[in-house]
Amino acid sequence: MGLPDDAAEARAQGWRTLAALHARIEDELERALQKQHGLSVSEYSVLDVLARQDDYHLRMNQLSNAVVLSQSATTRLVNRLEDRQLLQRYLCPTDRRGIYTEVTQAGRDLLEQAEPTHDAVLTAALEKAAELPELAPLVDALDNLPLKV
Amino acid sequence: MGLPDDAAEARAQGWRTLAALHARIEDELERALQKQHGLSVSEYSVLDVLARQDDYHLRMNQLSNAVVLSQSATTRLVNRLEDRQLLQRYLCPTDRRGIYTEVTQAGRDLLEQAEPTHDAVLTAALEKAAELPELAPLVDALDNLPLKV
DNA sequence: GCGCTATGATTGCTCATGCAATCAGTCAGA
DNA sequence: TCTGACTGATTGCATGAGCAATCATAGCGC
Repeated sequence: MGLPDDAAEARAQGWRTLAALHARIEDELERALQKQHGLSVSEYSVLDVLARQDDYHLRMNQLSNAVVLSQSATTRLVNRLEDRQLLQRYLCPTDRRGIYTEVTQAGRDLLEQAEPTHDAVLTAALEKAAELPELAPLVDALDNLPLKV
Repeated sequence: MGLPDDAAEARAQGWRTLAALHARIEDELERALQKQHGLSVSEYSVLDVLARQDDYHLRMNQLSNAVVLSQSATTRLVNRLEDRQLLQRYLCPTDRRGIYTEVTQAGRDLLEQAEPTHDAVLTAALEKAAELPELAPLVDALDNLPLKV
């Protein structure tokens, strides 16, 4: 139980742990993906999110929500990927304000190449984090997260 | 158990959950702290980390490690805070390559003002996240994280 | 059908970040 | 004491991000 302040401090500490773990993992992913596949973490996320859609496409709007970026950042991110022909844009036929983005075959190929790197780095980063006493509990919790069906 | 691929997918999903929760919380913290106290999340973190040191100071090096930023980013971050007189730099007396940063009274005051905002936004963000089925399990796990003594 | 408001995406601008190069100070070895 | 390798911090440069303004299309109310 404890005082209200304890609850606040507990939340703050949980957040610091979360933030620290996140930053460390993202840092390593960023370096590895950049170096080995020329992808940033955001770029990887976009390709990954799109590839996991049933029909490989999404609106800009949904995309920026999925990767938690601003609309403008999403526009430019999609620009970069489109320039590299990893995805395509096309107008939504029923609402011409909307624009769909769709991974291309090249995008899926690159993603397939990058996945092993992503997983390896993620695994290594989690193992390293598990050795730090302040991060270990969260790593554990992450391992035991119930899976989506 | 399952195949190795399942393990990889589980880790990836855990990471996506972590990243999504982190991004959402950080987003809200950033806006609120910026608007109400003129602080970015990084800036708040620096003040917070320093204030939680026994003697309120840390080397640049340790600081960049604590907030997970590059050295150069840390230099500039400290510059900004020093310009606002929220912290001070001073040479390490025993090794003049090293530079200590120390929160000033003004920094501690500002931090004290910002803390309630920080906690309120954090609490709200966690509650909101707990309503999303894909984030709820992690929020739960965070609540049950063992506390540092 | 005609405006008016709302929604979706893009652009201009500014700024924080990372990498690589650099500068300053330390320390070991000749 | 001097030299060279090393560590700690800062600067030059390029880039990705957010905010606010803008443009294009939809769709409602008259």
